[in-house]
Amino acid sequence: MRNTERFLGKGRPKNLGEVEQAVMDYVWTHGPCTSEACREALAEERPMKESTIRTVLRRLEEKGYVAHETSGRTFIYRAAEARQNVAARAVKSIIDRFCGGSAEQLVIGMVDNQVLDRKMLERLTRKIRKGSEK
Amino acid sequence: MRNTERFLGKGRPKNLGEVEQAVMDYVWTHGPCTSEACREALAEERPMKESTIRTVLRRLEEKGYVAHETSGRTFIYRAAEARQNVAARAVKSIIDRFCGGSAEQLVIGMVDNQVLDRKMLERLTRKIRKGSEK
DNA sequence: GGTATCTGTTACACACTGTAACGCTACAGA
DNA sequence: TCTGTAGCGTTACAGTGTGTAACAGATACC
Repeated sequence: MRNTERFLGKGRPKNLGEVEQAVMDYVWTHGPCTSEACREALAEERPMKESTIRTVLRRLEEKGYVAHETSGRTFIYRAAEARQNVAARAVKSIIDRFCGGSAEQLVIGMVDNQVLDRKMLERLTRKIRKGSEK
Repeated sequence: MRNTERFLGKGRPKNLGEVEQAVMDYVWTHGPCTSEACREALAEERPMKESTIRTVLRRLEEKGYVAHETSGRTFIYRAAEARQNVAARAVKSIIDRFCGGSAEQLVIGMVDNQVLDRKMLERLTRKIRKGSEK
């Protein structure tokens, strides 16, 4: 059994563990980097051996979150997709799983739960209506 | 290590497996029920032995998704929280993890990704502005 | 050639999830 | 009263995911 596609429709956005999340945060925030750079950046919060961070990055690549190219012998990792898109798809999965596909219900729930407030929603609507700004 | 709080701030909304999700869908949709009723309802899609569904429900209770009371010797399970609230909190977790806490960025991403469209957003805004309807 | 870097491969422990068997107890019917 | 049955309590086990890391092989540099 064990449906590996349980997280998102196309089997793509498998979810992230704690360390994986931290690594992605770094990559998203700082752009392309080596595993060493990443390791050093996270060292304070979470010391890892060199092979550990590499394993994490490799798995992230398998999951489609990052990609790499080589510079000399060194792997340069970069995010395969913008943070916002990943987030949006994660939300879509929630919508599908919890709200029968109705984003509307969800947004209402978010307002009910103070995740979004009315003012923000209005501001957003105005902003978005105004054009297709990124 | 193994931080069990990795999914949501307060350790509450641990995420659901496939079967767990299906069970919650049933409970949310049909209201209070026995494990047997639940099992029968899911039997077509997913045949389970009697002890299996009970284990699933017990774990859901441990996770805080359902609660039970007894009627005679029989457990009656009910959702501990509305579907929409769980969804909203799950989204909040995504916002925290991916968007540095900015729901606004997320909603923009959702529009970019066609998870939400402009019309719906406007409709929602109007609706929500109009009063505090549930 | 020896040494320092990098990557490739492999391993292992623990948690989570799906699945279920066994065993005990209380209630209903013979 | 005896007994079958319906329910719950407990325990187990396998597969996968995630964190962590060692070891080995390759490459570049002095």
